[in-house]
Amino acid sequence: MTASATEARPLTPAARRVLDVAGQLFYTRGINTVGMELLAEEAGVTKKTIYDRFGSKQDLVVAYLRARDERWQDCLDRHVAVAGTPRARVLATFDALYAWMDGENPRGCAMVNAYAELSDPDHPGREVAVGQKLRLRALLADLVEQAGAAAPGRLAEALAMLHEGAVVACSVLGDTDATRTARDAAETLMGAHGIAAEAPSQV
Amino acid sequence: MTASATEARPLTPAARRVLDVAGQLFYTRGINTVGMELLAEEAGVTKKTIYDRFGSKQDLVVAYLRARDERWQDCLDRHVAVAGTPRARVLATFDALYAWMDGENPRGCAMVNAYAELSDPDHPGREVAVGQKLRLRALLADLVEQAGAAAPGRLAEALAMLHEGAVVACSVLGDTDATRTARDAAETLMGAHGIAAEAPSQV
DNA sequence: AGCGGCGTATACCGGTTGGTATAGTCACCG
DNA sequence: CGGTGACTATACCAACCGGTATACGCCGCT
Repeated sequence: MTASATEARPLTPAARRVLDVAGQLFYTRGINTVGMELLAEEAGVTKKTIYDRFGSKQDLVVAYLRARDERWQDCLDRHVAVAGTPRARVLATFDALYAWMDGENPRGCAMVNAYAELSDPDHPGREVAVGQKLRLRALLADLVEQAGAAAPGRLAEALAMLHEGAVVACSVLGDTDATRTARDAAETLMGAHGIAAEAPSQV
Repeated sequence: MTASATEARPLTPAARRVLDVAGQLFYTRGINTVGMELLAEEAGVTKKTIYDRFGSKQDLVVAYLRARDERWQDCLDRHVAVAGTPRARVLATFDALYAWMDGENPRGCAMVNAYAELSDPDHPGREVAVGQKLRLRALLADLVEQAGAAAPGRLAEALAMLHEGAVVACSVLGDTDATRTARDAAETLMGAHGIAAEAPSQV
């Protein structure tokens, strides 16, 4: 038995190293172009160890995506938590994105990239990617509903698109203002949906 | 000499077949996972022929991206041309996207995917991708400026992000309404920038 | 004292990668 | 008639791929 996918046991030191290296190499060079041999070498570990801990490359890829997703989620939660009103929380998701892009995300969304690289529709890594997208949408829909939006689903979807677009603009085009632009647009969209800046007592 | 990158001579029948097959396989299965052997077999052609016509895999990838970019541009031009006002033309770009997604783009933006797969920063395919993104932004900026937007650059950038986000939503999440949602959001954004539906005589 | 989990080292497997070499066929064209 | 461009067929190359096998060392736990 080679460590089932869904358990979260503490990870051995060598496994940690492998996962860290995978997090860097898979992201920066692409999943398909990074071989297990290189991974092992870079982590100071033998291939045997990798296969003992993770089972297969496919499973390691899933672990990599899960770990990255978790880090992004932490970043998101941290920024959303400090904001007060639902409206401010929505805008905080763009601040989280800004922080995320500035350092951890120079090569675009890892989930979208993985989706592109893993052409097999049955690859378990795919549902990690769609899970992340759905979670953001659910969060946004929840927030704008709290803020009193008329059609929370549609607005949340549009806001999520701004997120996605900002990532592409920032990584592919190097537009460092992208998240700012997206945030401004989000403010505009919310305003048009009846979510105003201040003075909520405007019945 | 193996056919320089920028010339556009008619393409031999075999080369056409290769480029068509590459257009399908590279997009649906990913660039790195499709080998020249498979490509040759599928096109009913020898590897020798491919290398005689295209020089290298890298060059073939560039040709593939160029051809796809051109097809999208045609789709875009077609939809924009029939629209009247600048505002309608902006919205027409989303109609173009809808038509494009419905049939030619089930696996997301080929340019973004290629950007993810080609990790080498010097790969010539990359500038094809950024070129496409810049061209859309230039078009949008031009249109919203004609429509009298206050800050054409920022608005165009936000609209482009909606494009990008719609593609991801549609391909990864299977949201068939994505382009519609993006179009509606675009209308809202333009409205907030002083580009109204009708009655332009509103000095 | 002993055992099992963790790790190293090395070698190997069949298959595939991008790319090249050699030899030959066919059709068109001056 | 001869030449040339387009193409096929086959074989080959070194390098790398994911994955497995064998054998051994270390350390903490009971």
